[in-house]
Amino acid sequence: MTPSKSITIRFPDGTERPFAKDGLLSDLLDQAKPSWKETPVAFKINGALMGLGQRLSDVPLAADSVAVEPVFFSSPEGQEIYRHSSAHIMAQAVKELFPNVKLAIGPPIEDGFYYDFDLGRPFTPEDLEKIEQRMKKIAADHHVFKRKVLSKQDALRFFEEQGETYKLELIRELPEDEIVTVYEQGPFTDLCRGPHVFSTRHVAAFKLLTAAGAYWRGDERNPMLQRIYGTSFPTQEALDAHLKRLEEIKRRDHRRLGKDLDLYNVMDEIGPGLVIWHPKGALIRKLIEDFWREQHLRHGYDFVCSPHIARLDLWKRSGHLDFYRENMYAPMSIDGIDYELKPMNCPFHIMIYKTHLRSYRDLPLRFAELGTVYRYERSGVLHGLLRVRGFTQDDAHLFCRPDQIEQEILKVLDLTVFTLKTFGFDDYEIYVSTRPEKSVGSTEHWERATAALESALKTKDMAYRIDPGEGVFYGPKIDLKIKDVLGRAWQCTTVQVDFNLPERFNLSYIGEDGKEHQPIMIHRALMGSIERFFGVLIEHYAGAFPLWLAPVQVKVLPITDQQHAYAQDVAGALIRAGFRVETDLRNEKVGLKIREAEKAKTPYMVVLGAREVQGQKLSVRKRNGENIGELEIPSFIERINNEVLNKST
RNA sequence: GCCGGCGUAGCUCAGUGGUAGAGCAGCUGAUUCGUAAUCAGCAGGUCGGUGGUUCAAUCCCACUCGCCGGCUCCA
Repeated sequence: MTPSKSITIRFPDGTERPFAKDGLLSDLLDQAKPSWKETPVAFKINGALMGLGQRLSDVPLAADSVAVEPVFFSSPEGQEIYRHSSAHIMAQAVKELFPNVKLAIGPPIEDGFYYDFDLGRPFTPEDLEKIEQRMKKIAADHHVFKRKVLSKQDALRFFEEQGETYKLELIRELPEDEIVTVYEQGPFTDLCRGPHVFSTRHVAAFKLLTAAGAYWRGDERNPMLQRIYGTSFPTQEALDAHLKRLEEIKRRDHRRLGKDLDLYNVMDEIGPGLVIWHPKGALIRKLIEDFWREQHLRHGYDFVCSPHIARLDLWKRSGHLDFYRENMYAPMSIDGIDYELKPMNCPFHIMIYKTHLRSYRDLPLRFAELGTVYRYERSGVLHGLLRVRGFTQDDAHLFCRPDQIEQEILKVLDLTVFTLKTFGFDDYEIYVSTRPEKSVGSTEHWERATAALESALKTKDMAYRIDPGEGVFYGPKIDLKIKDVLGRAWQCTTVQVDFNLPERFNLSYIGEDGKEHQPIMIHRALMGSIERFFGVLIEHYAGAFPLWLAPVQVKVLPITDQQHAYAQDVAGALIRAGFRVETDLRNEKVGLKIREAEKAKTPYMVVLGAREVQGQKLSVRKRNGENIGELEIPSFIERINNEVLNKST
């Protein structure tokens, strides 16, 4: 090998070796194999992601050495490549089984992949079975993913011949001089930027999960395609573990737990998206609300209350009628005047602000309300407690001077973090949503408001992403999406800076200079809505609420009716100490009583038999099966008192 | 709203063109029992709703309501 044709490659661990400049990256597998625990799905060459089927010389090689980094499935990039290749295998299988199908797009997603097809009819479960079988065959056939570079014209011609109209649409949108890459695996070729794993055989374990309709390019004016979701892993064990996790998610579904634990219900007879809270759910809600009220009193908020309906004119003035109408219910006429059910609380709080002449010394004013609002949600989007039509926001509107905005946002962020932490959430994603198409106000106002939000997040060192065009019609917002124990994200907290409603309602305060100035409003909800927050909370705890939130904290279980009197004494002592206690006096075996207390996820069970009566003690068992042993009543009370005060999770 | 699936007892689910079953829960009785199910008996449903086909519909068809999985949209 002459020096001009060879180059030194450097691996991240510092080892170096010569390699042919035009060598296939797949050859690296053999050369370095012993030091890798798993097979790389791709390589990074001087930082550029490359498939194993590519040559080293596909990237410009200026120096006489080059950095080569293996990309494994265990990395996010590796998973994307792996799932993307899986999607191609599925597309090949579908194309072979249904030759008339047209291909749309097939990207990797978190935990898997999908591919959209235009088949003219939906896929049946039997279809999915057949497709999966065919995929197994394709994987076993060991087709190498071959990358090919085409001119735009050649690519258009190729997919024209294939009748792939969706691919043509994608290619046509590329710039004229752009090169187009396709990947070929055996008889199947797909438009694709790549990279891919080396061969179909690398995709070892996969499963097709569901088929569902999806609009072409996500636009409901476009035709509906048929989407198949699937997932894949390098080993059957990893796939099985993932499927098990899906089962776990199902087990923790708040709709199932809500029923099992008798917390709430949504019934036909009442209407979709309208929640009734059963006694146990309502009790937890009360505890959440008590905590919320206490914190807001401590943090300088004033509580206000407002009605559920208001004159149409109010909503006209606020802009809701122009910009929010599709989420509002039809007006009702009362004594010849139109009224609207409220979708938001802000106009009411604004009207409270306007009842006095305000001084700069009064600001900031913080009006808080657990305000129940009603929004029309399209029938297909309703989902348990997480998406409903009537819900209660833990809402507040802060009226402040321009020089107070940032300070107020910082305080809101602090209170948010504290609140979420109290409920066991310490992992969230933060987004700043900017001006949407349908919105009110000047560009300047929007820019100032957005800058204030970003600046506060930077001060707090909270990492965030921009969500373009996702703001509310009157202002930009910070959204916190809570990540639950399973890593799923739910949008709850929202903080919105608003220059526009104060203007529309002509709000003012008298400044130091004796002149009128316009206050700025901050709309904020920390938990978002009690319904959604509760839904997330149920799943987060899998229904096993911490002691301070558990609807029944202690269950007293006498073994025979010989202990009933003592059981009632014990229960009385616990109730007097402020605990929520139930006593199970049924003529049943203690095993059954324990089983039912376990199923209800009661934190503490107190078993009372002859021994306990004799020693005037309690046998304490936790719901995780842990046996605390015998305690005196006062020491048990002390123990659970501390647990409640600490709000231990 | 759109695409598909589903709707049988309070809950979880079987089932059939000839007007329905199981387990759990409920009720009654027996059992007095030590850390996740004691036994027996009883009762419980116009098979989501409306219309159609048929001698006959819970089953087939149409419409409708709701739920589930996605799409789109949001706290």
